[in-house]
Amino acid sequence: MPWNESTRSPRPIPSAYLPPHLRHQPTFTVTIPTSLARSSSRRGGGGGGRGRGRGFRGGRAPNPPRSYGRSRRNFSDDDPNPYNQKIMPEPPFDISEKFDELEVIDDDPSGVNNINAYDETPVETSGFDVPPPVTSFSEIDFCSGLSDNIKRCQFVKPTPIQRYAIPVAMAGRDLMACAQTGSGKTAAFCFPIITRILRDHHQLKSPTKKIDRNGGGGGFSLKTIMACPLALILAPTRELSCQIHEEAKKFSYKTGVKVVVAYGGAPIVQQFRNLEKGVDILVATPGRLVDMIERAKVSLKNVKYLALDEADRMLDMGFEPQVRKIVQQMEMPPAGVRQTMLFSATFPIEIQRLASDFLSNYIFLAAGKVGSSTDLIAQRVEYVHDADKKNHLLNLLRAQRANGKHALTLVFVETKKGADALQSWLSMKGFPSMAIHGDKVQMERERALKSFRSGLTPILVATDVAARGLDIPHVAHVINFDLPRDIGDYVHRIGRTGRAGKPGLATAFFSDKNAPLAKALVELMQEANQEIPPWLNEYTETSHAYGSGGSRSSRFSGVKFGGHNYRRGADNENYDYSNQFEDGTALESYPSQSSPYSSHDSRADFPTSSRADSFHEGFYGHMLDHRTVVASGWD
DNA sequence: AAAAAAT
Repeated sequence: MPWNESTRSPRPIPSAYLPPHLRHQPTFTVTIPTSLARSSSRRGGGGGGRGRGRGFRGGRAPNPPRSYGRSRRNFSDDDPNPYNQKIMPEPPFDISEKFDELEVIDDDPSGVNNINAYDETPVETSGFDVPPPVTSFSEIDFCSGLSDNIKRCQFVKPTPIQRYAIPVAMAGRDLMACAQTGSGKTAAFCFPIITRILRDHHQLKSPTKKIDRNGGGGGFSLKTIMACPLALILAPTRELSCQIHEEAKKFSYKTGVKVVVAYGGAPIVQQFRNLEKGVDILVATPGRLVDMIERAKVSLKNVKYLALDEADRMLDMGFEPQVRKIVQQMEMPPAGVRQTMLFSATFPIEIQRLASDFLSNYIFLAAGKVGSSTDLIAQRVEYVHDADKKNHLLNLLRAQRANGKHALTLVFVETKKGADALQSWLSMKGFPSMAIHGDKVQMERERALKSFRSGLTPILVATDVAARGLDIPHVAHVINFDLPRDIGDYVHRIGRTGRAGKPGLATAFFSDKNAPLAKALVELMQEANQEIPPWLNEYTETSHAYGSGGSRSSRFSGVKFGGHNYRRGADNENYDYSNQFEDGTALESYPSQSSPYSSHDSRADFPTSSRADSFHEGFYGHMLDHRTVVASGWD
């Protein structure tokens, strides 16, 4: 084997695991060397951005080729820092990735240097027999391939949500997890899924199965290739599903676990082809998935692991019927048989109740204050009349530019039309920008995102399509040109900055019509120890607590994010209160080891805030808990 | 009252 094994312990190859594309071949119980599996499959992959991707690698001293006699760059063991140098792993299986080209230079992709920013984050747990958290990745029995990938991705230390959620998920337990934006939720559900697929399903035959549509009686029949993934990850936007797919591929690199993505707005035929090559983990948006299931190209009957990212969005009014259909009416094994994991930064109480339909004996985790922002994000609110917003924005951008900042700035507006209008106006005024919203065709959406990420057009004007989940490195400033009506949307929007332990800035333009949001905004900012402009307080008297004129929560107005599992305040028999404080809360705090802000950080001059003095005082849920019982009232 | 998600 050309692989350099000399400097590390032998790499155990998952013994009987067959990569999906080899599973239907007549083989004995053979150990397939991963390298062999790789080289045969790579040939089939589509072209994608390989050529251009290589351009990013130019400056790097070439290693002696040690991989399979090919010139193509692969990870090698002596490469200390592959991701850091923007060398994408050669995707081991299908290579169709437009997003490969999108990678930009990031000197600290996983926030290694600032990861201690999370040390003080308290984590609340509830449920039966909660598996104890870990303090390092090495305590977890990942398969070696995944462990290597974690190192390659430079994850040195688990974030609080990862410390708790990974052991829970590894134990096979259902999970509802709340954690602040940018704190590593994707890895928290991907690592256990990949590990358990390798560990528990390596005997499994083929995920692509020939279905006898004539009833299996033998003889000639029409056969359809149907993909039967072991794991399903659902996300609310196409771009987010792409991003999760990219992440999951990095994590499953060379493990033989195949990850495929399916979303609308792109040719379905290509996605079918990807599925036919075999799929263990399917990442999808709901609409396209339902379409594929109805065309009998995908079956969920083998799904053992289900993850909903941005789970509260997936269960809100717009999405809930579709998601319910997928989870409850389409061959998906029932709760208790499959493992279900829900993740979000915000989790309104009523959505928690809906979600519990999908869960069985689940564990609730809350890292930090549920529904709050991280205090790594400095929040500013400025009073601006609607008519003045454009000029105000222009002044702000000019000041930023004069300051020598080339920081990426994400501008949120209310409407799709508004996004286009503002974008063209900004471009006219000399600020290169692009717009992204749901009326653009997928190509345009992706082009806008790519151009923004690369810094080519450092201003992106967006609707809420970009509010959730997207991990765009170096977004230094989020501007709420129009504030959303729902405070949760605000939390997700500003969460596009201040990610992975890095600081960020969020500016909101507050006008009279935002009065209903004032109270919720003030409370949120107080939680995050932000300075509240005095004039804003005057709006809170007329505005509703946790205000959102929001449709989905109107029946429950007065109750927003559950800092705790809603079960606590509810009539929940079989509930285990042992090992918890008398108020039902199990807490753990982490002493700070060092300041997350280094003096040489280019953004250290951004306004920052101090942390909550006391978890008990600061925890959003403590206040909510009482109201939960009173106000939600179970209809 | 708006946005997202299938064609």
